[in-house]
Amino acid sequence: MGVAQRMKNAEIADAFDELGILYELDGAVVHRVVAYRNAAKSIREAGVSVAEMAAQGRAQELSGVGKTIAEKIDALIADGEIPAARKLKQRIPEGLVQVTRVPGLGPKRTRQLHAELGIGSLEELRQAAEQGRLTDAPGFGAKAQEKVLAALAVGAGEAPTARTLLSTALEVGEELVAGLRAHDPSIEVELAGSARRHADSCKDLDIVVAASDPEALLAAFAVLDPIDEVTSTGSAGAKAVTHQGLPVDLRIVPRESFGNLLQHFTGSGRHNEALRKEAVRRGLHVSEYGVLDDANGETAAFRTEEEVYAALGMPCIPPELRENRGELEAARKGDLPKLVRLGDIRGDLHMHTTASDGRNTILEMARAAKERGYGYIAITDHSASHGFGNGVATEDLKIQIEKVAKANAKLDGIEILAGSEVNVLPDGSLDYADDLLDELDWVVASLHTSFSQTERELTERMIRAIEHPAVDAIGHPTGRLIARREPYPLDIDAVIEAAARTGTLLEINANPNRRDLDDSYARAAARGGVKLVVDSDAHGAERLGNMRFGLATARRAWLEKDDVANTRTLAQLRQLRKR
DNA sequence: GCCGTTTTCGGCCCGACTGTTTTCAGTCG
Repeated sequence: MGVAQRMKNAEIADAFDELGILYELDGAVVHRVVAYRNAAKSIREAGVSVAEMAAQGRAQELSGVGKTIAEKIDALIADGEIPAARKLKQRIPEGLVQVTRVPGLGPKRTRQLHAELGIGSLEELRQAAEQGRLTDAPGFGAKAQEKVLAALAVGAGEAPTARTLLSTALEVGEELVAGLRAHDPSIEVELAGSARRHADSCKDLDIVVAASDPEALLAAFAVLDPIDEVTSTGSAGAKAVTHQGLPVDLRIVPRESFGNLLQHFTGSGRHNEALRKEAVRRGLHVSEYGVLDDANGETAAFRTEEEVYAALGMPCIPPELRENRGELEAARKGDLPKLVRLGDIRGDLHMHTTASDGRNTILEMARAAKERGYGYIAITDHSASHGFGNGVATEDLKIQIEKVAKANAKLDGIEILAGSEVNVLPDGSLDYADDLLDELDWVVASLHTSFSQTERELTERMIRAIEHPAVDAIGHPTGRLIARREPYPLDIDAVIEAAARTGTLLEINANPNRRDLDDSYARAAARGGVKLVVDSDAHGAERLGNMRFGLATARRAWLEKDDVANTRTLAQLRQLRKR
């Protein structure tokens, strides 16, 4: 098993993003800069190891990577840096890269500040602004100086802005949409943006409305419960902030072009950019107002998204796929996946009860699952070594199995599997004996400790668990917590290969903080021949509903019903087990 | 620098907003 220490996609992507900015600061033509940025994005989102691709001479298969960038990837991996970047850094202070991240200061204005005032870092920018010297540079007035000071005061250029988890964003967004519908049932209103695409997290909420009386609508919007403050308002819409501090952008549009605006504000920016580029080649120009046809000079507006996409010669693309990851080509060819739906899910195979750190009993969980229409669940409390008395000790596992049997006897219409979420110990062994594991109907193996191991150690540890004959699935395989904790270092390609080879399922954990595997990895796993299982990991009956966030990730991963193990009947599922 | 059912060269998405401007460049999403 070859688990080499390889450069990660994110590290390679960062290097090209930086190189793009350096070229930009050096005054390169904008399209060259854009080319580096596109390549970085492509590298970052590749579901497989780009270092591995490069080693095989296949880097140019990535869109946006040609001969030159492929050579630079090779140099970066061999020497740890790109020669062109080293040369540029001799001319351009590295601190200038941070200056371009200050809102309002793009590359052109940053160059200006460097040339005119000798500013080469955020600190020098701060000093110049505080001393009132910024206005000495041409094109910089009092307002510009004020904005720079304000931006630096909130730490711009240093930390990325906070993002809101999809679960919170959807809860608020759906309440706002319902509130607007209640105000006037005749309007068309939809959530757009990253919330509609079911991304991991959202920077803000976009709401698109077609209404006959915009003023009345805006008045109703301003007094909806979640809204803390309306910060600006006009005939085209309003901007507001919720009590959680989540910005809301409300757009009002005539009904005739509702489809165009919804398409535009659903994004993603990348998807729209690619969509428009493709349209231009056919003499069509797409904007939020309509589709302009060079042939007759007329702009066609559409009431629905279906009509917008139809005008561009393709079927409507599900919002979850609109990330410019191949969906346009698939749509054109009629190859869009038939995405798995929440209603396809027949059971939930990872949840906790009061036997470990859950809040409800086996029966309570089972009844709640039955109400959701499931045919089966697995009770998977933590195993012996989970700690703090929050696990099922070895001597108690048989009692737990008996409890499941009793609950099964009391309940019709749903089958309860006796399972466990077994700890994978630092050496890759499991913390129940094999003969005990044999008595279980379902085994999820997860890592909960020793995340500081090296990539090699973690990968070998996980592969040992995957190869264990009793393990049905690997729980939350990368350990990430969205916006809070990076995934632990793992050779995901090696993990996928092992899972495919052994017939082990990989989980998409549906907890909205996790969504682990993420969409890129889950897509790579399915392509690698691995079946996924989408689990709520509920610690209380009301959390079974988290399944929707796992489905969101599954759909963003292009998964179809057959890719997801728990769309099967229990009998079919049992055939997927290793023994 | 990348890319191709009009192209291996000549293009490269679209519009709003802002501030500093006498008509627009730069930035943002």
